[in-house]
Amino acid sequence: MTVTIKDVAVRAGVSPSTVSRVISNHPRISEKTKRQVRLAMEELGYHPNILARSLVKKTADAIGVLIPSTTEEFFMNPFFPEVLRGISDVARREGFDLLLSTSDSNKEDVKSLKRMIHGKRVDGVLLLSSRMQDPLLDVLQDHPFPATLLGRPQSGFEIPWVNNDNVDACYRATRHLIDLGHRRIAFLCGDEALLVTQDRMQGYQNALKEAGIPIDRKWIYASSFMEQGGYLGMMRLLATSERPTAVVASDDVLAFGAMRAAGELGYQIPDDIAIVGFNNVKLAEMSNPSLTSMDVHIFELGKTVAELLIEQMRTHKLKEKSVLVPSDLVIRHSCGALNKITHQN
Amino acid sequence: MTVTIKDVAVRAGVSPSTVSRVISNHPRISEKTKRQVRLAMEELGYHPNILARSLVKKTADAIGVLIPSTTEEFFMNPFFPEVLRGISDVARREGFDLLLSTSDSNKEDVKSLKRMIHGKRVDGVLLLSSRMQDPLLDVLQDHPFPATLLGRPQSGFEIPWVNNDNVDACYRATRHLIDLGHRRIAFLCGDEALLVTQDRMQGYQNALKEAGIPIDRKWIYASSFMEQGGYLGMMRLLATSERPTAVVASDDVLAFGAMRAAGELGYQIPDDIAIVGFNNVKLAEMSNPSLTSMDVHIFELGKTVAELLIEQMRTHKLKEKSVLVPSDLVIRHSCGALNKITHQN
DNA sequence: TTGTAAGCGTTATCAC
DNA sequence: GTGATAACGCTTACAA
Repeated sequence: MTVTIKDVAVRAGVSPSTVSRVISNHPRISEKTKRQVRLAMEELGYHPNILARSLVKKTADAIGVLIPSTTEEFFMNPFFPEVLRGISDVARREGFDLLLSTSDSNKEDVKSLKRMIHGKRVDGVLLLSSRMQDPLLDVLQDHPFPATLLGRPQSGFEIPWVNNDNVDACYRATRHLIDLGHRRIAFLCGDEALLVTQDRMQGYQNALKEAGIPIDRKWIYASSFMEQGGYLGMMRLLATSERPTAVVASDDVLAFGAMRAAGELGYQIPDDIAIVGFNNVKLAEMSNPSLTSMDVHIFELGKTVAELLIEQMRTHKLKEKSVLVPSDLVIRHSCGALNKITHQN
Repeated sequence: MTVTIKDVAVRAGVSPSTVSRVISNHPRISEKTKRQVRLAMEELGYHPNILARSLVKKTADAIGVLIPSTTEEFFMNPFFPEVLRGISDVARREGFDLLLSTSDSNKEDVKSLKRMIHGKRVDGVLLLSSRMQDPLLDVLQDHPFPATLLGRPQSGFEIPWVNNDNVDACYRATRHLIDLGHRRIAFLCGDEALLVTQDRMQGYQNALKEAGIPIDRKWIYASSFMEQGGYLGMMRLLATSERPTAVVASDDVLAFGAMRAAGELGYQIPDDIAIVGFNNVKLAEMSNPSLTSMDVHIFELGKTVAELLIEQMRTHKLKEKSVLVPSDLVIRHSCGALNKITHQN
């Protein structure tokens, strides 16, 4: 049925090992046999069984991508396809397949990871988010295996990572609003257990402190990274007796939700309320008004995290060479900074 | 190093085959040995090598997802994450991993597919788009292998598929504009070699014909499924001496580009020009004005195409049970239909 | 330069 | 119920 290396060997009149050598471009092999074998492969329509090869070589030529257990939320955020594009770009270039693993719960998450690691189906794994007490990191601590984290590990965990300096980035985002004269600045964020949320909140608070603005917990609203979360958060913020004049959203999707809520209640952006988002997804530029957003360079994050993993897999050294991808604020119309100058975009 | 079934066997004082039986829940095995073996597995931290298992069982418990060769374009369209979410949902539920395969060119495409099929790394493949003279279908014709197509195969190819009735859907979208009184209706679409493009164009033309409106090639603009394509297309359409009063965009992303172009040139939507889009991506509801769009039920498309594949893999029958997913027009503000009644979002 | 044979970690077929 | 033993399709010493 399936044509194996033996069939090719018979047809070419050589031994299986010779065929194997031709496939792997072994140096000491005569041109003549090479031709014969290649011809036989062609005629028989031979294709190597990667499974069998992997079994003996102990490499799978694939890397596992662990989607966070909040799969739905993650898939629906424009962040996902963009980071995946970066990952798949280098994976393809370097000859690796991508094994996607989604999960429903945190427990399933751990199972997935264990299966990937021990099942020998991948040579390394990419973790696409990190939270406090992340059980995935515990697993990797127990069973050393090439892995790279998109985000920041909790202190105490040794794993190469790629991240933005989220504290500083959110400091700058908040600072932008302060510089524009705002003092009542709210903060919309996702799951507080996520380190990215904690870091950005820290940056937000740092900026307030520096400006001598007291931090008011009433003005911090945490939900999930979904448009709905931003919408509800904004509704609540606008209902407070002393409503904020500006909002830092730790994700563009939250910002869009917030804009929708503000719009429905008749508030003008940026005149009544200014908004700055995070990630600078494609849509930020197209929304109305266009959204000022911190560009974290998603595509590059994806590329870099994949590159780091592959390097780690190849050298087999846990080179502690983690990468901080720079971020920069893209100023558009949602904060009013541009209005004073010109009306573009 | 890695703990194998043999190690477990030694530890539990049984033979490897017994361990294997415990793993696969063989019926005739004593409770006592089961416990012993399970204990040994636990103590040793054993995890089965899936590769080895797959090699002998000839199933990989994974399905391959072939991203079209226009990878970048595909990734950037909100269609992608949503269809992938549907696919991964059922894959996870049914216990399959997802092997993603991207490619740069059509030739690489074919290579990828062949590698997937012959490499025995997946039990079936999902093709996420279909074009005229699709070489991928040729490959599948030559080497029968479980596969399902998202879209419509060219006639003559036997492959289960999941699709919308795109001719009818686009007929209805166009008809909506005609019913609103429009006669000068343009059509923005992606790559004309894609069958989805051809079908939707056919529907557009059918509606015009039925209404006695001549078809004018000047008003059909084909580019790629990117915002930029819609933008440029709209620019061109608006520059024609007799500009259209309405546009059918065969993809929401094109519609967004078109809206941006119209906005920049000072045209009001829907007053100066009405726009109807396709796919009803999340963003359609949030854009300004909100976009009237044909909901093709992306998530369900993904679910269904995966379910069909899995069924095919299990029964090993190429049951010619393809599925047509219904589509329905979601009327919002970009065509002016709602304005006559009320102003909701 | 090429062939022989052992082995990768499983499962399946036969025995007992 | 459980244990040998032979595959699965490939790579890789070691020989020749």
